[in-house]
Amino acid sequence: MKYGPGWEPRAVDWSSTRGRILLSASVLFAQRGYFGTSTRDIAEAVAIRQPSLFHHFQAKHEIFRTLVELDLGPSIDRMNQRLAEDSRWAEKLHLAIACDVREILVQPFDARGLYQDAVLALDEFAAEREGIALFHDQIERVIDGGCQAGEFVSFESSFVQRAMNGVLFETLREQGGPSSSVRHERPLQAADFVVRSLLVDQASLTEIREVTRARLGDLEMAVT
Amino acid sequence: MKYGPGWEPRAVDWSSTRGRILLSASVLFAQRGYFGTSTRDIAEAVAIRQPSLFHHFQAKHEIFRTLVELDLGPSIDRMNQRLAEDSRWAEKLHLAIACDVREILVQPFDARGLYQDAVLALDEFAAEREGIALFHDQIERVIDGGCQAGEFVSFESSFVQRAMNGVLFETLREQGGPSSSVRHERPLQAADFVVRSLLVDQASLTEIREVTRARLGDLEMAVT
DNA sequence: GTCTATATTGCGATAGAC
DNA sequence: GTCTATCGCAATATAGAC
Repeated sequence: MKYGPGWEPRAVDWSSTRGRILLSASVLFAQRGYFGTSTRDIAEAVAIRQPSLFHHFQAKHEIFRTLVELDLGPSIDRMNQRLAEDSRWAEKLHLAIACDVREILVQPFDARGLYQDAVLALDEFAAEREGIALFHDQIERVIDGGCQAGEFVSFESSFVQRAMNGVLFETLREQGGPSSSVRHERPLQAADFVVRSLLVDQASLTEIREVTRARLGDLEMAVT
Repeated sequence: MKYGPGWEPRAVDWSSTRGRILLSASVLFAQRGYFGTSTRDIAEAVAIRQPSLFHHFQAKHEIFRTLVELDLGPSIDRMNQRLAEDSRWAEKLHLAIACDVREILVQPFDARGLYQDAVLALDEFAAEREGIALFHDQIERVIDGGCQAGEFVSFESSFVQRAMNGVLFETLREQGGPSSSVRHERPLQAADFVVRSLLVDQASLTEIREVTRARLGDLEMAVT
């Protein structure tokens, strides 16, 4: 099963033709959507002819699929790490949100055009729909866990999963693509907004935020 | 200016051919998106031939535009009412969210395909982009007001506007169209989630919810 | 690995009969 | 108000030379 434990998308050389196709396509998908972007548009942005695209990707949808894998795969991986850790549920959730938002802000491609129901509904994206469902299940596990442990007030977990998804998604939509001015506070702001709404003991938020802040720094070191 | 004070979309007879075009198109836009839906698809769903559509709407984009007007216009109107009322900021916000969510759940057409950046970016939807911006300004005014009055903790208002939008939008995405099983708790849940995150004095949430519950009932009477 | 040329399909919209 | 017929165009993808 794709997007299962330990699965990782293969690394991309962003300066290669393949990498530049992915970058340009991601920007166009974000601006005009999957259906609004033609293979001619992508080819023009990469400064090659349209049929040359098909040497690097078997079809237009393979470009899109690759971008979803690059964005979703690491996100699922990170959440698995949070679930395996020995920490409070609120910490897990807070850190997971902050990590996801930061990843969105620093990754080289533009993920804003990737999570469109109308596109993902196509037959060829069945695996990606599964991956997204898996990610949502992970979130629900954290929310249910926190609820049963008495850390969170009792909202319906499927509702909270969606609400959190909305906050993540809108944070994604906000910024004008990865190259734009990065809002450094956004990861913590987004995490605060969701967790504050859930916490029974709101006073503990400051402490949880400091844990996240420290660990965000650590995780950054680990990558470099 | 369109979407200005007092503006209202003209009433629709949902059993007329024009109304059935709007209903069918809204469902298809929600399932496959604006670009993924052809005028032939819409015509087939209404059981007329494709060129007959153009007797009722000058172009495909006029169908889409009409749907956005029907959804957005009343929403802006309601928010103007909230802003004009003598009530606490938290009450305004709580009631506004609850009203919007309920409206989504009861209106006959499917609004899930309407707020796609890639579609609204088209030249022909400039007025609709303005209307959406106006709605967002209204929300920011409530958040800033509540912040300055000391009712809300100090989140950046542009961030909160987006977060709230995300919650609204995801609540919209959740339900399988207006005809599906309505979740009666959703309006209050969504309002609670956002307002709880903002409130300085969380204990007042129960009271605010009761005010909203009562007024939701009143407003329902007023419509019938 | 990139190119030119082209096959094939589906799109939005119009013309004009009934 | 709906129909049949059709125009003009842009889409994805393939074939085959270089």
